[in-house]
Amino acid sequence: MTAPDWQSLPDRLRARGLRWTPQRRVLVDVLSRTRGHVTGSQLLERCRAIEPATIPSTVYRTLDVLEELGMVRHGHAADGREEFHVLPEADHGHLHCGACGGSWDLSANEADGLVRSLRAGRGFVVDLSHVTIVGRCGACCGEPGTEGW
Amino acid sequence: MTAPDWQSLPDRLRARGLRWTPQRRVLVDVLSRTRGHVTGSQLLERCRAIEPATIPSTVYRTLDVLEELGMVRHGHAADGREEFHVLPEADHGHLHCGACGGSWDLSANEADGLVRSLRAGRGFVVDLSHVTIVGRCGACCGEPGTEGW
DNA sequence: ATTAATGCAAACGGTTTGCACTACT
DNA sequence: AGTAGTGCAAACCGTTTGCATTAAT
Repeated sequence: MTAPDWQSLPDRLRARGLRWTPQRRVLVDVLSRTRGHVTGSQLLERCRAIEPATIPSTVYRTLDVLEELGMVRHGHAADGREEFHVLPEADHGHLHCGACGGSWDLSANEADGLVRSLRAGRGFVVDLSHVTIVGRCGACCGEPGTEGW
Repeated sequence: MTAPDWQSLPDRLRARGLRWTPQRRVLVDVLSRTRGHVTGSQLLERCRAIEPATIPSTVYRTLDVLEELGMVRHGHAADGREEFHVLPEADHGHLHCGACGGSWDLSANEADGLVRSLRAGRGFVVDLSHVTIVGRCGACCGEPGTEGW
């Protein structure tokens, strides 16, 4: 798990008969400065900050390609939007506070017990990067106004 | 945790100044025969099976009301769609196999370790009904064709 | 010269909105 | 009569598609 090799990406694309384009450069530019997770539309936004002419379909199609190359992986955030993880950060899930909307990483370490017991008990292999645990963070647990849980 | 009290629902609505309508009857009809989780569009579909004239907005608006009354709770499925849980089934999360698309319940029991350690370590209170763990089920773990994980 | 990739526009699916109308209380 | 709820249609958001055009190889 070393840092993603963005430098060699153009060559790896060409090695597969794929192409290195200005549009892909912009997205890779954004991704290479991204830690952790982002949604597709956030990426689109950030690409547009650099190149306002960026088109959604191009971004999404390029993300597909990058996922095939193993540069990113996608999952689903708590609100259901596509969420891309820039690899290869340590495999982790997410905690999402339904009260304040905050989000935190869930380390493989913390999830280890669950991961093990599901594997042992059911043969189910957890893909931690797709895991989002929703609940209430410590700060929000005492808060009034959302008791209806 | 007894069975949801659908019988008294009309009265409970009226007690709040809300109303009991034929459209709501259809949805409640569907819900009362539903175990576990369904997506909004599945509910819409099932309502239309009974009453083809069912309108989406009515279903979604009624689901909001029912959630306020505590009859259902919503979360997000692995693919990001709204997922409604008919209460008060035992609080549980879901396992979703990314290979075969299968889905299984994750009991509070099985998640207990994680729930405890998050509470202890971070003060984070898990809302299990919002939890979907994605991965690969035992049957799919040996299967070829999706090694790229 | 090939053919991958783009831009555009339109469609998608699930959900939400505004508003005039209906019907429960 | 009052107002919650409905039906309709249109908008929404993020994402995906088809297709003619452009441009990397």
